[in-house]
Amino acid sequence: MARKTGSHSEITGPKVREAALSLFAQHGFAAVSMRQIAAKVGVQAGALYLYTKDKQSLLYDLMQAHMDELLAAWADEPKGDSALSRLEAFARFHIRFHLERPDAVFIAYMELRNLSDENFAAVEALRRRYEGELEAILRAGQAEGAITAPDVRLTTMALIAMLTGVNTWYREGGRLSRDAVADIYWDMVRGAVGA
Amino acid sequence: MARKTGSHSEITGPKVREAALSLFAQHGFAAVSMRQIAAKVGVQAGALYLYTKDKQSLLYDLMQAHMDELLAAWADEPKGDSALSRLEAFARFHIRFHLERPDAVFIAYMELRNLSDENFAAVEALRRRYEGELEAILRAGQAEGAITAPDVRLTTMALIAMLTGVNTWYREGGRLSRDAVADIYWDMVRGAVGA
DNA sequence: TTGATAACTGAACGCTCGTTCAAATCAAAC
DNA sequence: GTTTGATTTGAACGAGCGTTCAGTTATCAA
Repeated sequence: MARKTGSHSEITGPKVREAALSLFAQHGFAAVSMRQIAAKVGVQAGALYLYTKDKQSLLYDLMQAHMDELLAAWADEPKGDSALSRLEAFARFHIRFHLERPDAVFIAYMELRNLSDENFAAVEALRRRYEGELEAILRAGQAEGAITAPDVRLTTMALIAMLTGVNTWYREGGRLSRDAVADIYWDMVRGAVGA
Repeated sequence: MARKTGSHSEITGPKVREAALSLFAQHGFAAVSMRQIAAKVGVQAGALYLYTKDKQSLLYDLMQAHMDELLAAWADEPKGDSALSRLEAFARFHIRFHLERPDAVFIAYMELRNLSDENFAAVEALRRRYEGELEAILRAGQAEGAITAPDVRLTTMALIAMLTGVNTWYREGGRLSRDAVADIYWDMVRGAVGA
């Protein structure tokens, strides 16, 4: 008689994704083999195909899951009423969220090239939705006269680049706490938009 | 009788590097094969080894050459006397230099993981030298009371991330000219450091 | 204990990789 | 036309790739 749904597979499946995330972030999608992922999980390569259609799907699923989680978490984030308080909420949220999952962030930005055209389009659309959130805040701020942004689109991309850059240098246990880091970034964002 | 030094090789050599740069930027180091690079040049893979020791050296040489050029160009850039005018010179220089060579910039930031430890250390040192240039400007600005940067190191990395992000969205022939782009970025940089 | 199914193994398949190198071709000088 | 060195070809080598699947093992309920 069949076992109940999910038994061993509910352990191995997440392990496959964790191993893939870690190895893709460390070495890059194309440089990591399915055999290496399997070895990290403790199975043979053939077993991976019980949990992912193929290597490309594995990457795509990781990237899509990250973007979905980012958008959902932002949607749930308490925001203020004014554009400026929403901008502050965005900056602090972005820093916190990105520092909490460095591997997923890294993959989300570095591995776009390794996605097939169809998968790339899907992930790109999610990225644009997230960028759109900040862009809407900036437009509202402009309308409220609270900020200055000669080109809102450019400002959006520049701020996201600056905020996302936190992952390239931040080390846990370094000189600055996460809150101090968020404070400084917020000050810079506020200054950058003339608020 | 032997041909004089440098004849056909002075054509093929640069072509190998150009093809490698373009393909590495487009697809990533690990995803591009020596056969593909050779095909783009119009030779067979075996011919590449007349111009590069191996695949790893090809990447390293491209990245090192880019960093050397960046540092040399910055050293030659006219700067002002005050920290603020040097900061403006840096911001405008960074935008211009990075927009002029998108493939090299892309590789310089994206392919660090694919460098061997020794090569990584060498390129990382060059990156730190460039970051050090901005950091020195910010420290001088702080000392002159011209800017505010609670943590100069963080501010350095944040500004470089913001400026380098220009390559992720800028399209030649888009809505904004390069000068307009540089203007906006400079305004944001100035605002970010409270000047 | 038995039988059924889930989960995994291990090897095969066709393919491609980076690199090497003997042979071939090209081109300049005489 | 010949000689010589530069440059390239083309195939081989050993290794590894992603993926498949028949067979095996583990697990569970009856």
